[in-house]
Amino acid sequence: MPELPEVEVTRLGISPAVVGQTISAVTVRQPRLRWPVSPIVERLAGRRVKNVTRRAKYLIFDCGDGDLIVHLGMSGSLRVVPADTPVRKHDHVDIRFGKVLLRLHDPRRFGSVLWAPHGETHPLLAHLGIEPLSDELTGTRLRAMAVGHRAAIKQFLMDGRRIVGIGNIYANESLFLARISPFAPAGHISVARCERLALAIRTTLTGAIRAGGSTLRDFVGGDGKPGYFQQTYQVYDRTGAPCRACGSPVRRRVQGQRATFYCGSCQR
DNA sequence: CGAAACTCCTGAGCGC
DNA sequence: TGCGCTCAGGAGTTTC
Repeated sequence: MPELPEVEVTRLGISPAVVGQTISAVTVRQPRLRWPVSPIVERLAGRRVKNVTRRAKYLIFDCGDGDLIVHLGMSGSLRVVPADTPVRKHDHVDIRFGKVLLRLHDPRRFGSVLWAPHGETHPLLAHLGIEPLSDELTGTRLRAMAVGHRAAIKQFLMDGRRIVGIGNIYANESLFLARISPFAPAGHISVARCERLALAIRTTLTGAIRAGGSTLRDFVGGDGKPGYFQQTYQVYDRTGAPCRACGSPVRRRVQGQRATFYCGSCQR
């Protein structure tokens, strides 16, 4: 499930329970995730987590002499649970802090648990694009990045080498909010429309994070699934349903192996 | 260089 | 109830 808002809500949810705490044990039940779990991770006991930050969809735990880096992939979730919580299928990694532990659950195993020594940037994080919620994302910047690119704007938005954190759901939602066709060649979009798109991305992502804020306590405590949040989408997964703006049916098309949802009359 | 296809993995939902 | 098929929120790698 995790797109940037879910990752950010996870960060906010688990931070109070782990920041300032010392790792007492680590259990790796399944090291074969998207990338092999770094062997160092099993030897992290004794380190104190100084901070938890986020870069793109990576969660970064500052352990002093290095960073523990966690990506949730398509199906991953991180929760803080009592240390005696029974292990379920797909509970691959536990980072224990005394009486509680941070547990990674990931059925599809597209997530990853990595390590980067202090001062070094992990290769996977070395070529990431700009953060969509930073002030780097502006219409002019977007326009400058898109010039010369013939690829469809939706696929361009999902390319993490330009802008990070925009997954399939929010690419669809942002383009709807900006009233821009997902099929428009990225390089042909005017500055004015890029301005609208930059604003739409910011609005969509911050709105989703705010919606997730109400479920923060779901990340600490019980042994259920993280609540994430039930959002009402404008177009995502609404094939055939009436566009919330004009009433014409939402359409679905496959674009670059991913489903694209859009309103053919609102988005041009 | 850019763009598109391919790949990893499990589970849910659907038609029969 | 079971089987086979399709699809799913990511993103690095390969191929053209």
